[in-house]
Amino acid sequence: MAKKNLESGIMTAAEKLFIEKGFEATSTTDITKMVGCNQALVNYYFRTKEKLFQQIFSQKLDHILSFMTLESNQNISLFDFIPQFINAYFEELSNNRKLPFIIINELVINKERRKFIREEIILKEQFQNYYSTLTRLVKAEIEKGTIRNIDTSDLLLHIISLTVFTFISLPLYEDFFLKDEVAVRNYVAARKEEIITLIINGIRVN
Amino acid sequence: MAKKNLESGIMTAAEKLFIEKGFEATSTTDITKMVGCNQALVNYYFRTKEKLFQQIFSQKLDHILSFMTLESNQNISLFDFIPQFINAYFEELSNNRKLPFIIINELVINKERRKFIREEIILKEQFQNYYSTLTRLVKAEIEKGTIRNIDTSDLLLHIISLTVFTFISLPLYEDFFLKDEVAVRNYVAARKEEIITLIINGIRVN
DNA sequence: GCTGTTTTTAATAGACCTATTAAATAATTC
DNA sequence: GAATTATTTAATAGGTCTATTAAAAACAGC
Repeated sequence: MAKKNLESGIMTAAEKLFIEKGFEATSTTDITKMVGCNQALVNYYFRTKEKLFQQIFSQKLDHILSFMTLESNQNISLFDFIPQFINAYFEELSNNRKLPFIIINELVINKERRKFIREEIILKEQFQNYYSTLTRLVKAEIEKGTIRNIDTSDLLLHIISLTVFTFISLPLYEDFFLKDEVAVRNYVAARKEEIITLIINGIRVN
Repeated sequence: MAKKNLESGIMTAAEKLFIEKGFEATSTTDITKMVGCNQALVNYYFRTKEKLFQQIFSQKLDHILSFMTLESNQNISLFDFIPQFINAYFEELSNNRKLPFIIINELVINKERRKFIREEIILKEQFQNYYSTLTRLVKAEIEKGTIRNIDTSDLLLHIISLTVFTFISLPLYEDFFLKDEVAVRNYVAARKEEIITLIINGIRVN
């Protein structure tokens, strides 16, 4: 039962290639070439290339969800919650810089696969709890008069937009003026702080 | 010389399909089937599928650039400039809802094609002028003490992130609770106003 | 209406891709 | 250690894709 060896080897290679080049541009031959085994093993272990893809992205989405949960059930102020969440989100994407591309490309564009985001994230209890927590915090601050009237969905979308787009645009920035890994990290860190500032200032009533 | 007929017909169909399904997933057979002509005509007029793609996206980028120029050489306050730009940008993307996808997918991800964004936008005089104008307006307000210290590049990236991501996430919102075209338009309009508010508040010093 | 050029077509080469099959090898069980 | 099961391979069917070629059709000028 050396099974797990090649099965997980194929998953690892496939994950790398799918994220790097997308679903269409990655062939099962590419994947098995990277593993160093026969192409037929993809079908042996995963039945089809599509099922392999879905298995990998169920996992990925699960991981994203789990990191959201971490932040949700704490009893803190909105003004601590937002930076904490953005920090965690940046941390996550820093370690998976190309994840936004694949999620947008394969999971948002593709109508069939969009249900994955629905089922694996939005409808999950963890996310619903997270969203409720955020709503509660927002409402509290609005009532206190510390922030302007704003929907939870708008606030969340602001955070996601600004965070995700940092990594979407990163390849362009790298081409232009981020010459090494240190420069990239500094840029991302600075961007994170700027985003936190924008959002806090952008909702706060002075 | 019925030439322009099929040549532009192919371009129109190709543009529609490339934006709808991406480069890889669109075959020259698909394109010519839509036009109703022979597949070989793609190669007759454009030599290769890649060249056809590049020709279409040179045009698209040119169009994006031209709409930026429109906004740049006016002598207005930053607080008018930002809403004006965001309005124009939203208008543009409302009429090309899937444009962000294709730009991210084919032009940002693909290292070879990234030079197109560089050459057709960023290095162009029009963009540089636009950027200078924005920088001048930002500096003026910082010196007046009306906005906090912020880089032009950060401000521009905020605007682009929030605007583009509205349309990136739109398919998901449509699946969930935007049941018809009217709902979509209302949502996008509300989102635009919220983004303008966030950015203005987010940079303003009170 | 004939001649030369341009446009369009049909046919196909050559490459690659996924999934299937049958056979070979490795591992496990009794 | 023979039988059974699980894993891996080689070979290939059947599909699709891009680009090329040669021939047919449409069009131009004279």
